[in-house]
Amino acid sequence: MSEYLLIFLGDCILGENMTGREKRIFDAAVEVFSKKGYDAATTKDIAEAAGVAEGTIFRYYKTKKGILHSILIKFSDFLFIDMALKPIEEIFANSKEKELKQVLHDIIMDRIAMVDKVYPVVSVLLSEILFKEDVRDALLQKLVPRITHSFEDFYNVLIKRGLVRSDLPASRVFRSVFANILVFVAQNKLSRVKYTREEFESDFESLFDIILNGIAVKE
Amino acid sequence: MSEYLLIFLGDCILGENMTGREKRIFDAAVEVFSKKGYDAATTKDIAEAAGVAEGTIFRYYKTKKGILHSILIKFSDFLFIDMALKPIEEIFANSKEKELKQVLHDIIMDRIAMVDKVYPVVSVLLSEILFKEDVRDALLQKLVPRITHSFEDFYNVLIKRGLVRSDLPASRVFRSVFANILVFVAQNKLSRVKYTREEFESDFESLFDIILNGIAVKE
Amino acid sequence: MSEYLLIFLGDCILGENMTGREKRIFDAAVEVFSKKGYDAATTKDIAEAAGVAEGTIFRYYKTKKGILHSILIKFSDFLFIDMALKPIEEIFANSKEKELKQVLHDIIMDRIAMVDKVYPVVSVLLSEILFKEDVRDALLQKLVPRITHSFEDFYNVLIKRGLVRSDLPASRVFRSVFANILVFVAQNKLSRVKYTREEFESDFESLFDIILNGIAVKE
Amino acid sequence: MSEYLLIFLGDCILGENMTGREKRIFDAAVEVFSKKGYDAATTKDIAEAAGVAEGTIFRYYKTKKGILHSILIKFSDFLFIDMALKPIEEIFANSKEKELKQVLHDIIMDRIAMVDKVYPVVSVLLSEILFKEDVRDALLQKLVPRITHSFEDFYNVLIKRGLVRSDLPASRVFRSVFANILVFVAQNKLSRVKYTREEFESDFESLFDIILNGIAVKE
DNA sequence: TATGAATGAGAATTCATTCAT
DNA sequence: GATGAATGAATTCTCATTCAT
Repeated sequence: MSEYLLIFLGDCILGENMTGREKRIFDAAVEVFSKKGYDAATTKDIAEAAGVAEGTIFRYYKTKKGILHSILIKFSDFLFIDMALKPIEEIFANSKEKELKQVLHDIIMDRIAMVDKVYPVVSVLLSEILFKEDVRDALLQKLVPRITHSFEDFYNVLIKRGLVRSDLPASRVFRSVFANILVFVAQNKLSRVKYTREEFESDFESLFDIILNGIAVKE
Repeated sequence: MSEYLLIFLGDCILGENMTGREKRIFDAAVEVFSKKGYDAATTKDIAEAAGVAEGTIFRYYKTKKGILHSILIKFSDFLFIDMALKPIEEIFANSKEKELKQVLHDIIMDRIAMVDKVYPVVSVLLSEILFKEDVRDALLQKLVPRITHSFEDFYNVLIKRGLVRSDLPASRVFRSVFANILVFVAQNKLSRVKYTREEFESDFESLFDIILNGIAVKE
Repeated sequence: MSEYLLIFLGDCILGENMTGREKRIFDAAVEVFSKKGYDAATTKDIAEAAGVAEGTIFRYYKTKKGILHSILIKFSDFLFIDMALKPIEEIFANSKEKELKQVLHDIIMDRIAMVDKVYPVVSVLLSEILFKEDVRDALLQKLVPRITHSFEDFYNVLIKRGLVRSDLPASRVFRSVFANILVFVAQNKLSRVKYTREEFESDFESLFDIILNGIAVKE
Repeated sequence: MSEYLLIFLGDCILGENMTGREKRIFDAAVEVFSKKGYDAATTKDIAEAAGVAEGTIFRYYKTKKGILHSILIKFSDFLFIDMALKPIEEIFANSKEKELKQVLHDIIMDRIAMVDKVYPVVSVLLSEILFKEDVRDALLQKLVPRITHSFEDFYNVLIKRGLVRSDLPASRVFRSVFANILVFVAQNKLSRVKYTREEFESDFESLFDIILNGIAVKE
């Protein structure tokens, strides 16, 4: 995990209400969980990454599972506020005269960058969603509707501005856009092949194009 | 995991070359891994699910990791042959006079049904890809190019038939289609809300529509 | 273990009262125990070496320990009769006109050859003696006095013939001769360096010399 | 293993660089290995003998085999320094005017006492040498040449002082002396018959006599 | 009788959690 | 508060032994 991410997570997610040690443990846990997965990560790993004694962890978190819960809760709040609300506000603020394509480009570039940074937690979240029913319920039933709902607000604005189709349910559009971004990011993360700037932009172009225009021949 | 899936896996994936007990262990491993994830699953869990003694597992698989490898190998073969090759052959065989929309509908319905059944293994595969570099390399570098390549052949046929745009790289189209199906299936699997037949069909319609036509307003 | 040894053990130790399968298991156990030691040897190893099924072993021997006991019992009889009694009889028969040095040479050469062949069982026996009190008691208290006693008879003959000192207790001479042979053989067995014929003979010469004349300067 | 031995091992072999618990585990391992042999000894046995939890063992030693290696390494150093080097130094320091016999007597008495105490490790070492090629190679190829070489230095001094024969290769003399001591000690350890002080001294006398003068009649 | 699949008790090892310092 | 040694329950894996075929 990059230095930058640690700082970023530290500032944006944990922010105000953590002491130095607690923050270091939290950040270390995010790092180790994202590298090894929750089960394979040991509290010793976390302690070493945090530069504290193993026992110290349990002063701040009752159990190992507690660390995970703390991460997931903090992150789901962050995901909602920073990933869904703020961009919409930005759209309202900045997109008055811009083309839809440009707006989407700016936003998605920004989101991609953010999602990329946030990948460590996303990976943990994903694997927990895959196997742990309680986490799945807690997150999916809470998070998805809220984000979807926010997206709907945003999408309705786009409709009103005549930039996107009004005959599609926003929730389904959200799913498709989300899917495209998810797999795009995953490919970037997981593949060993690294893009040049040009390839990256070209790939983005195709992504936007497909999302906006679909793959069918236009009459 | 549904009864049906077990039978399905038994018939389609493992089929001929497994004795009763080996099959039971394999199926139980698929079930337990898919419920708990590889790390959280214990060989005791698997033995209990298979109705055999714990030691019996190790007559058939050298190590716990060996069970996973066996599943992944068997599954990746199956994924390639049954999920990628066969549908393309069917397309060539059956789609001569059909509309593209109908063809996609048939295929995706079929694929969705299959992916749905195959979810237990996909979940394990996914979580392994998230955290284990060796599995990631083994599968991504082997599987993705082969499936992508097969899709390209198929996509080129569609281009020749004038049904899809020829100005998009097939690999990027594949990613987008794959992403849409993936998240669509994931939603069906992970969400507790169950669709009626009509809602399901309507959702499909939107999916096709978005894939084919995009979300932008058509001039 | 050499082919020869197997035949040798087969003919001399097991001989009459074993069926083909029992003999094969016994011989295989000797081989495997001598290679790995009793504890590290598995019944599967033995079964494979014997070319029988694992279960078959337990038709002939109640337990794994039973195989060891059988080997030790059979071997201790053999050791007593073939290693201690027969050579002494030969000495009486053949050494009438020979020099002591020649007699010792012949005997020790022969004994060395035999001990060498018999090493597989000796190694097992040794390690059992080291750690298992019951085996230790059974063997040492039974075997050592009998062999020592036989040696005493032999040694007294040598004394009467005026070839060896009469002022040394035979039991202590036996211990010293036995010690020299034991370590000599062990070195041959365990060291990776292999002698040429000349080196071997020269080494023997020194051994005889030391046993007979000691290391002190003679006045 | 006697209390005395534990203390002795603690002070002389392990001595300075072990914490209380590590020492207890090490000593317990020596005790248990020497009683049962490496393979038959369980980590549970060792933990119980040491009065610690089983898991604690693995804080100090990575694996069970690691305990053995640690013992063997510490012991082989000890064997080299305390059993080979120090006696030679003592000879140089104290034997100026003494008879060879007296010198040997003093030293061997002292060495015997030490070897006797050290028997627990020797037994483990012996059984490992019997069956484990890696241990055999590590020890025989490393230890034997070093000790032999030291003995040669010592023996050459004896030759210069005109006390022993100069026509015998030191390595063969060493083997013979070593053999006599080894079996002498083994007999003391393994036999249930215990000597009185007089019998012990008398036995020593014979041992010295045989080593020095051999068993042949002197002309 | 011979087999070898199945067993399950027990082995080494790991690791979250506790607690004396 | 912070530490890290100690714990012991839990885990993976082994293997002597049994038993249906």
